[in-house]
Amino acid sequence: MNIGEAARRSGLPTKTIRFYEDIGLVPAARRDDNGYRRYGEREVHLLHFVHRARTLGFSVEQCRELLALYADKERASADVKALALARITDIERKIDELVAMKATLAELAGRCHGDDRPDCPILNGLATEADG
Amino acid sequence: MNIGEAARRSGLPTKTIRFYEDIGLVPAARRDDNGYRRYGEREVHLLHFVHRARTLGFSVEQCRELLALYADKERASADVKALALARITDIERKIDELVAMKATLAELAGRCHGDDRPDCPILNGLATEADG
DNA sequence: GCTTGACCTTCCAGTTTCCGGAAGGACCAT
DNA sequence: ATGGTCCTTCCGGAAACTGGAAGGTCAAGC
Repeated sequence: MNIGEAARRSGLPTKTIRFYEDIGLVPAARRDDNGYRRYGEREVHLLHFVHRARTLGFSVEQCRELLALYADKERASADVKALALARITDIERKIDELVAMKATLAELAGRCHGDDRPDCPILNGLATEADG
Repeated sequence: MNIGEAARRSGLPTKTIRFYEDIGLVPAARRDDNGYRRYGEREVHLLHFVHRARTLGFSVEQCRELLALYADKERASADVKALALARITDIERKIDELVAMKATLAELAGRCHGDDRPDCPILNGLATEADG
């Protein structure tokens, strides 16, 4: 199949597939006589794997590690689990940050009339309160 | 004061202050005879405002809007509130995404022995499960 | 046989928000 | 004069794509 079909099946845009090939995240596809990239089930499977890992917040470099582990038949699941747990920790930290941001914003918005008067606790809060 | 002191007081690195000046987010600082940027309380205040807004997740472009509203003595607080509420919605959406990512990852990790055997539900899950 | 349209190719540039570093001028203390 | 720290500008890169231009290919329809 061509890249368009591979894109549909893997969930990645064609642009992104070519990009991943460029940076060596996935191996370069074989080419047909006309120069078009040709994909089979194996390749689509790999692209899908990457798509899913990216969706779960693994960076491209982390995907590289995962693919290496995936390719290694003798790899220890402990390595993979460590990667996953580290990701979970990252995610938790981001969630905490967002929750704090939201709380501050909600507090400021709650003190704001939201009418057409110029007094605005949100702007005042942004202007004067301590960093968070 | 020079840019270093303004950086310390506003919480922004000097590089970032120059960058914000470059892109016109903050007005260009006046210069001393030696070419150094000179800052006063007003400028530091503005930089601090921007720092705080960025910390709360406003994009640079959104900061531009906030600064315009801040500068406008007759602005309606409703405009500011709308911006803040939109930001809160964005944040909530991001939190939801992260929570979903974390749940999937935790589920996969929970099924993984994490020992040195090659069978790894995380990799299997990445390879085969539906997009999320 | 020619057009149309959907594909595919490559390459270059832009996005966002800065950070690092080089080359060089300025200032302050000894 | 020397050293150290500040400041200046400009260039390049990071992350992970996305958009667009210029052009080749293929299948269908008239």
